[in-house]
Amino acid sequence: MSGRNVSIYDIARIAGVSTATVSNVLNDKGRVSEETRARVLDISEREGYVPNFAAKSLREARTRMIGIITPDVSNYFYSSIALELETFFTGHGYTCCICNTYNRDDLLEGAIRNLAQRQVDGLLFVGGSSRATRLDLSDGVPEVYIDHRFDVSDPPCLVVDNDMAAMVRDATSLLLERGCSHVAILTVRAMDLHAARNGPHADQAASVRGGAYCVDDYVILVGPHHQPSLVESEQLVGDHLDAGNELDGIVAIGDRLALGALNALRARGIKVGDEVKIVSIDNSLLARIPSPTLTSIERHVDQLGLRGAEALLEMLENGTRSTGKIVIPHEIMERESTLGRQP
Amino acid sequence: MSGRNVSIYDIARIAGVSTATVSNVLNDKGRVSEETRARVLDISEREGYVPNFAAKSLREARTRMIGIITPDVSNYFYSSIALELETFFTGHGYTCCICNTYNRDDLLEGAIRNLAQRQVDGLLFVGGSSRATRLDLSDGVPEVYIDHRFDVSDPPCLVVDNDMAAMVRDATSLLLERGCSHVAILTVRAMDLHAARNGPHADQAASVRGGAYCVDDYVILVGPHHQPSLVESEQLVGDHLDAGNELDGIVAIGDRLALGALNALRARGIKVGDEVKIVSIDNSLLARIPSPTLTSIERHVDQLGLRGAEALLEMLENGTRSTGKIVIPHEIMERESTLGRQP
DNA sequence: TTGAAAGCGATACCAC
DNA sequence: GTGGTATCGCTTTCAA
Repeated sequence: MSGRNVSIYDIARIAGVSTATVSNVLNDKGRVSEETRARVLDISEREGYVPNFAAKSLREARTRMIGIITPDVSNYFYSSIALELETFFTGHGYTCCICNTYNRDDLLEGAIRNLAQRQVDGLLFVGGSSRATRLDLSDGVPEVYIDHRFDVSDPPCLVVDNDMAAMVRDATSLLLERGCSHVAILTVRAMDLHAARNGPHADQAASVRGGAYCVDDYVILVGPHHQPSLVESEQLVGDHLDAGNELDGIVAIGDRLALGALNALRARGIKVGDEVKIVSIDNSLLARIPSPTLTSIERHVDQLGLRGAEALLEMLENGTRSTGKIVIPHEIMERESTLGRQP
Repeated sequence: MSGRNVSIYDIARIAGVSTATVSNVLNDKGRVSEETRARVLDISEREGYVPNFAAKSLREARTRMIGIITPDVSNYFYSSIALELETFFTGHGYTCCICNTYNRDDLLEGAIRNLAQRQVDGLLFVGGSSRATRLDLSDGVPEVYIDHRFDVSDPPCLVVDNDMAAMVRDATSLLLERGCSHVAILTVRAMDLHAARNGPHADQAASVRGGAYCVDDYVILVGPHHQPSLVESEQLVGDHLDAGNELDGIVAIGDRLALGALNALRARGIKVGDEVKIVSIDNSLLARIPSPTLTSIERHVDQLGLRGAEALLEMLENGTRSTGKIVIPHEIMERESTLGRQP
């Protein structure tokens, strides 16, 4: 077909009608006689007519595009959410643009600016973090934040997330129940600190020594503030152990981090599940692969995606901009890393 | 800022110049006096002017958008390539739209149609498969296929891939060297069959029995033709074993498949690395996690992405449409699953 | 039921 | 250097 270049105008000329009529036929609008309707449909089919979205968008002042902004699509957790989002929005006539920020503020802002210029109808943030002062950047565009950290507790926008503090608390509780007394919390995302600090010992002052934040018995290991990597995590935990710190329980905020910890422990001949227990967060595919398998907290990725998508769609359809927090429940999946090795 | 709604026309009015001049300033074109240039720049900054891409696209007949079509972004292999692609194209002023097909032909065609309507400048296929007859769908739009299977050996388009037949051959050879004599090839993607058949025994007729294709000593297990899942693969291999077939080596086309096989073997008390050896393809993060760790073939995701992106960009810039095949070299990373367990 | 024409926002040609 | 204006493809009001 000669798909390109044939416009509504060509169809109109060939069919001997006006562009208005063609437009009406193509959009099932207005009253058109069955006869002309059939003729127009037939001709546009034959000519391989392809509607031009740029023109439509320009005219309608909306693009039916959604921007998805994430630190790194190759992160399994984020891409699972992205898949949910894309599937949902495609089903509703929207197309999704994707941008990776590598957790860099400049790339984040660039992405927002770019998508704003492209007049996306809505913005979806998946993972990553923002200072609240950044929020006015995407002025006017409806947006939803999924698994995104802010430096304030009540950002003026719509947030969909699990209750991070509760997850850390539940993970810690499980470790205590299983007999641990020296628990480290492992994260590479600076703003998870807020959540961790609001965890079991929020009321106690935190003292800092080196890269490790000490909250009572709990130690928070904080890595470089970007993509959680297995290697980085292994290093972090290895250093902590080699420094002679006591440690019998780890809460890892992310399965990748947990795997790094696992490697560090195994490399030092420490029996994971017995001498040191691990609870991870994410419950991705990764948690079921190592030996011992990892106890991990299921965050219900499908719900994170779906609820976020629904919320955004509602804003788009009603022209509203809601704020608030949608909390997705979590669930501990206990496996060998807290139960000890199966016989 | 009042970013939305302020157009080049408003800027022109406020600055007391014509839209032509504003356009020239904003695009560094034509001759404009330093004075007006500064004034225009200043005003558009102050007014929070945001260029409208829809209008620009309509006028310029190109969108600077690229469509990425993949079976499933949540697949680590695909999303790693997607990340490369997005990073590259963002660096060149393009924005990427992403569509998932779930390996369904209807969704694939829908995605192509949709992206064509959106007038994307180029199309990138990552993974999945097509019948050659489908190719004329995206008429005129430059496209590049990465890790994509066709039902013909020389499709009239540009393909970037590893040499699948060689990878299967090398994997098989390694297994033979390590003493295996009953090798199964494990795939869920129907069209990998073509590649596998062109592997070590291409010259021998294949006989079919059940879901297992027998090529000499080699057995090809073929699953449902969609997203390779761990569970599916476990089932497939389990059934094969339970049927009493001899088996001491597995070539899995994808790390997920290998992990499924690993589970099936472990569940039956078979020592992987000793009694049965496994070579996998992908060398993703997943290969380094289980115990035994998996010998896997590195496909160089970064190269697959980069070479594909470069090829497409070249087509876009030169207005050409090349065809042919870019082969990315592969590399075996040997680990415990073929060496036996480390002491 | 149909058509003429305005206009969305930006670019670019051609005068001045 | 700068400005007037046609144009990209489509939607939509208003008349006929």
